Amino acid sequence: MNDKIKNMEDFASLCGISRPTLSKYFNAPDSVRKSTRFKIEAALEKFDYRPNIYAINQNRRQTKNIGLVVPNLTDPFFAGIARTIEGLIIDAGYNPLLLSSHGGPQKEITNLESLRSIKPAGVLLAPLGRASDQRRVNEFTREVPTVLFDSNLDEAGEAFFGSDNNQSIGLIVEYLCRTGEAPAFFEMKNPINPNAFKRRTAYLAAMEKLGREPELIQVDGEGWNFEEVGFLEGGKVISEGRLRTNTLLCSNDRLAIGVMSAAFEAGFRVGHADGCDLRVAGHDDHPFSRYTCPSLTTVSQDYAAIGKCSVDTIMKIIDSNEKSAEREVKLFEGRLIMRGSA
Amino acid sequence: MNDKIKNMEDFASLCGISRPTLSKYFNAPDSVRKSTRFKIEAALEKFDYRPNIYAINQNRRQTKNIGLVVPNLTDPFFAGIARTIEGLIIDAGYNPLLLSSHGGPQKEITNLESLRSIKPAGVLLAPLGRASDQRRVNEFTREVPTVLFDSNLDEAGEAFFGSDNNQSIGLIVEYLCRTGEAPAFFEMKNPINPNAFKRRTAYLAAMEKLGREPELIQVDGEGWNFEEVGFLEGGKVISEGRLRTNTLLCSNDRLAIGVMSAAFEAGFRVGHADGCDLRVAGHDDHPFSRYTCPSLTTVSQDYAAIGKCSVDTIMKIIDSNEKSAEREVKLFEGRLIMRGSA
DNA sequence: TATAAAATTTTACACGCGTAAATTAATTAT
DNA sequence: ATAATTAATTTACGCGTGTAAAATTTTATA
Repeated sequence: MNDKIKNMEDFASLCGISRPTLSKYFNAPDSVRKSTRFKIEAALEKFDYRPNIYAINQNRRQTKNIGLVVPNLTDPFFAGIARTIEGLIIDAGYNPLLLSSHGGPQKEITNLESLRSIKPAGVLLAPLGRASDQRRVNEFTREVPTVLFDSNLDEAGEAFFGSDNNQSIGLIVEYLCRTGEAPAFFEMKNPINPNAFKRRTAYLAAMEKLGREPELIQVDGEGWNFEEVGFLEGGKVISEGRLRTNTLLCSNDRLAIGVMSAAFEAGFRVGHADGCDLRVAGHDDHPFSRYTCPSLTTVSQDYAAIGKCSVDTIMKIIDSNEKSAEREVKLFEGRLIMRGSA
Repeated sequence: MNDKIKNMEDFASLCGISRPTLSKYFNAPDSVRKSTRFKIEAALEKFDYRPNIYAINQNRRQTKNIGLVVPNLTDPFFAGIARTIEGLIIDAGYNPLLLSSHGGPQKEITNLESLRSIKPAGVLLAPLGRASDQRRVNEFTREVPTVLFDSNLDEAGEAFFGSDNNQSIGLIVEYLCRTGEAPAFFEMKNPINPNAFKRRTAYLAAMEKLGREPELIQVDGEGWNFEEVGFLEGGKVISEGRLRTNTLLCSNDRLAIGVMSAAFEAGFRVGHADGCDLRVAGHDDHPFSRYTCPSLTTVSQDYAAIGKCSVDTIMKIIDSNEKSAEREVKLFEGRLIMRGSA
């Protein structure tokens, strides 16, 4: 009792069985005879032993690790997705390793590098998108089974699951046109966030389909401080009287939050009610969008489905132990969230 | 060139040196002769080899891993701290492992368990606080060098660094009293977030010091959806006319955001300007607080300092390889952020 | 230049586990 | 009850590295 258990050997003799049997137990408790299982579990109650994870992983053909890389964890949207997916990975009996690229392609590559040394069974990657170092990401996905989500990257990984920006942007453009003036599209000139370009294109297509004249408001600004960009540049647009419509569709909710803040400070009343000066809509249904003043009309992404699909797929690939013949791509529909701002 | 390098042995012969020398190089490039270092680095350019991390960690006396556990990563406040600290850990030459307790004590313990099997050199823990399973957290800190931050836990860990809630709450209470009606304190009856009780106490003390009658507004609500709690319960307080003052100090910014949203929908004008009905202030300076309508007056925590101090301390403990004689506690002052809401 | 001292490299062993093959025990069929 | 079959366990070996101690090389000193 008082001599310390240093390894599986020690613990095996305490159990009265051989070490390999114990090893089997830890990898699959049901694979040993019931009687020996009881012996082991009785000993586990009495003594404090846990297998050395490094020795385990050194010898296993495959680790039980799944990498999970998101573009930016300080963005509550990605924090939410990450949390959902983490849970699914654990449920599947694997060990999630969460990494944030902090908005930078260099960090994204660093993350993949450190994942590689961890020899994960698979990786779920939400890439930065346009900003990504495509060549090196591609290189990685050729060596490690990877499923992309949120943002697609040309032919990288075994599969991609994300939102149907055409559908979702179409949805909200149609809604805005139907209930008031046609929206101008507010975005960053050089957007760093993943789906920005797709949404721009989707906006143009949706407007054309409805026979409306599209108007892009493309503002300066760098980085991931979208609220700040929306606030500063949106403020300029408003104060300089550059608005030719009373309706603004922002490329994402965080920009919209900034724009609304600027509008408020400029004395504009945002909303669709009587006496309002400006309608503002966003995209993503960020966790805080419900609580802006007024609450933000937006489109929610079905990231429960995106997450589940991504995890299921990486598990299938891991189990089958072979690259799938063709790259699966599935887009999920967004849902219109009508609230006070538009 | 075409035969694969399977281990350090293989790579050593390619370099023309012995394996242990190579091992020395990887652990400290400067500890080998310059000429052999060049040999190694030339070979590294030519061939693709990286040491097996599991074999490394199995044999090292100590890993280079540092655990970093925060209460809830979907809260942008903690996401921000985590990011800062992650950077500091990397700068110190260690490998951060970020885990979120998702607001639950069970998950917090699970996180510590899985950290233990990773044998980290040290752990930085922002505990859930009152909700934590104190006994088991204590047990963990006795086995693994741990520094607590953000929220203190009775005698757990080698040190604690956090905010001086007395000072920060005192600051904003004084400000609010000086510029208008004395604030009531809006909080959850059974708050789950770490510093809630300290802030309540600090509010009472500050009011007493100023000779004002304190008023606690303690609302129902569970979990971490603070905005929702603020919105729903704040809405009730407002609509039922339970407000006896026009100034509300919320226990944290996220509650304040919810309250402001409710006030807006009830037709109240929030702010300190003429014609406003309600002043609302928060605490923490959440990333989004600048962009509420109106922008939120609050107190910012000096988490750059808290993070740096925490990392420095855990490094000192790791280097000295001994438990410090006495538990260090340091509180950092908050800074008043005056904005539009109060 | 010879020699002592220091720095570097090599030898030899250990770390704690997975796993294929061989053995033994349990189960089923005859 | 015994043989055939199957399931469980054990034997034997390997995984890729760290590290103390021994051997060697380099540098410093005389």
